[in-house]
Amino acid sequence: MTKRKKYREGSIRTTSFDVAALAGVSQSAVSRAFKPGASIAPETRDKILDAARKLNYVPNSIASSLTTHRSNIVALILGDLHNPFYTHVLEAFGREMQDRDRQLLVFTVNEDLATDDAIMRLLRYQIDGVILTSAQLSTQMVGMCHNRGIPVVLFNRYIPQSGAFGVRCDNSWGGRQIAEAFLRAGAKTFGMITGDPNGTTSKDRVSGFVERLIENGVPRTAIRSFEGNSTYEGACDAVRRMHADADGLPDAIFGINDTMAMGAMDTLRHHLGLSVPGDVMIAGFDDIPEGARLPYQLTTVRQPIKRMVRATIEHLNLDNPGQPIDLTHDQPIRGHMVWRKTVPGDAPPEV
Amino acid sequence: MTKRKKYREGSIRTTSFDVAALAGVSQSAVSRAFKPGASIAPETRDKILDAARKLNYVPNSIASSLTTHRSNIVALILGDLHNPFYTHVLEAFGREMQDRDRQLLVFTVNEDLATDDAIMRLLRYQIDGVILTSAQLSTQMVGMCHNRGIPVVLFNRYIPQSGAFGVRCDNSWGGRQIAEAFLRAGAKTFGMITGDPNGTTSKDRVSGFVERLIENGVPRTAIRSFEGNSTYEGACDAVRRMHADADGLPDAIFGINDTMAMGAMDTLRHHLGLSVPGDVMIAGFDDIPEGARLPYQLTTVRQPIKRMVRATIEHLNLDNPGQPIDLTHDQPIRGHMVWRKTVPGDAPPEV
DNA sequence: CTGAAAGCGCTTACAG
DNA sequence: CTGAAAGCGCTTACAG
Repeated sequence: MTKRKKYREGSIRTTSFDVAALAGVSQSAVSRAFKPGASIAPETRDKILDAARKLNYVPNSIASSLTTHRSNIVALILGDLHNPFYTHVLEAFGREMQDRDRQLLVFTVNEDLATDDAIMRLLRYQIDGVILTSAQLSTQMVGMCHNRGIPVVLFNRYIPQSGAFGVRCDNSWGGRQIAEAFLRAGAKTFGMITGDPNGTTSKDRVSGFVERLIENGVPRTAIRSFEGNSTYEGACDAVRRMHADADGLPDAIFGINDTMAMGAMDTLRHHLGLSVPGDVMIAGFDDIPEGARLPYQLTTVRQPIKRMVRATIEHLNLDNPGQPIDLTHDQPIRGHMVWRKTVPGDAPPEV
Repeated sequence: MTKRKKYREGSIRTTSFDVAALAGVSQSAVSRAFKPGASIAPETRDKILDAARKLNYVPNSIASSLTTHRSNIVALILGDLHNPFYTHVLEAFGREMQDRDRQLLVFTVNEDLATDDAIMRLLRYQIDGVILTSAQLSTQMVGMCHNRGIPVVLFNRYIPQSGAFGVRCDNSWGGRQIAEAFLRAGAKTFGMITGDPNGTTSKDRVSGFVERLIENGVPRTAIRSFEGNSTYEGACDAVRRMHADADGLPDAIFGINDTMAMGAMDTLRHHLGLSVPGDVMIAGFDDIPEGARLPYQLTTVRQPIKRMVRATIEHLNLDNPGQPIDLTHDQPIRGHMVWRKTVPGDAPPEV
């Protein structure tokens, strides 16, 4: 038998029992008053809500999580926050989750080990789902999540056979668009500054880009690839290496993300004294707002963040827990070209 | 009497009872095995840890939070993430919290109402503390947190009489340094691009800056102030307004944060065709890495993020809950000048 | 050092 | 529509 003191003197915690006492109802009634759609008379609910307000009562989600096995918390694992794209992603998830009355437990990780570590931590919290942007994931960890019924969805990457669903932009299509734009502007030699060599995102953009070039008869030797580590600084360095290279700078450089494209532009202009797009044309990928600023005016392909974020949340099945994740709809989401000033010429009449 | 089935068939949840059964000990022992410093024989602990590993058992923090009233979760309320300074702040908090085995529940807010709303949400989660960066806070909400024993500390702002401790950079000192640098470079007329007019951060930087100028005999009419809304775009617009103003552009512009200083530079150079620092000198505040990039080379004052973050966490009293927040050590933390290229001249021999 | 048991603050069949 | 009570998975005096 559980004995409860209705009022613990000096206590700082107000529970549903306190509210029940004040409203003159049972504790179960208080619980129902706060559950939308629960079976309770409107007058009873009002009475209870009044009492709750008087006592500054707020239901304890920790306690309800324990019984319902739902915490209404979603974990978001973030990699490189220095790429503004991901801060926009964080913001979008924040907004969407707030709208759905869910909270975001955020983990920032650097190396792959840290991702597994983050997963171990969040496993303790009865998280409703995990969203992984960037960072690799051991299939063992995906397994641990699945055993506990925690859906994990990858944002902007996929890991074949991992059992985790991946929502992503049509990166390969985007790569093709950039290739197309460069060709149309008359470029004959090409450089790519690539991102995480283990991630599918960079690979897909590269392969779409190269494919389209090859289709158009560009010889493989006219397409060079430099690692840029996904960062601005990495891209600066990549351009210096291109410049030092026997073949010299290409006609066109594809920065696999906007941050790198911006680093490339700055290095070209302010370090090598060249003109963009006069001497070298440049395109990026993501369409971060920073790329639209006066000095950059970057031509790029926009990732449809909002749609991607919503698709990600949908696949979390937050409202019907237990539903298996639908792995069949693995369709990349297409973005669109944003024509600005770093590739000569205009948008073609109709893509 | 509580009856427990030792194994729930088909269950996906492994509890301390399952581990106890496998290890042949009581459930209390399992609990102790996972609590550092608990009274348990080393062999018993090893046996239990082995069993736990076999079962992929992870202690349920939700359950322990319920009993201990500690969740090991800290809430971080973030305002404008478009200012890279705050993404660095988020990263720093993430790292420090991970080191301390705490998780970060992140809320991104825009208007002031949203802050109160965020507080209402986090109140349900038995948060161990809340960190507020930017955004205003109603004293009523601070009160609700305090009633529940949840410490709240403001990062880089303070609200007198709010009862919430504020860790901040010595903004007024920083403003003075910038004024000093401008004066030394021979500027006679001055413009400021300000941030949130309700926040103390912008106000303090402004007042330090103006004070020093006045001390040096600069007439008040030679100091103008324009709202920049803390954003890059707002600063671009502010510069256009300065330019359209009867008095024209000043000799020197102080962007109250680096993002605004960068917006001002870009507008001056690429919109008005002027040279920085040739025609107008510029300084910022924060020392975000972006300001150090080739095209900017921004002279600024560095905020000691790491020290500020650590001080913030310290004041949360995470390890001695219940301790009242020490409100006496309210000392702003001093940063230091970073001399680059947007103010002519070099660092003085010794500041 | 160890175990039995109460309790943390909810939710939810179950019976009325 | 309402209440009594069991249970969620831990922690922690208490007694041994």
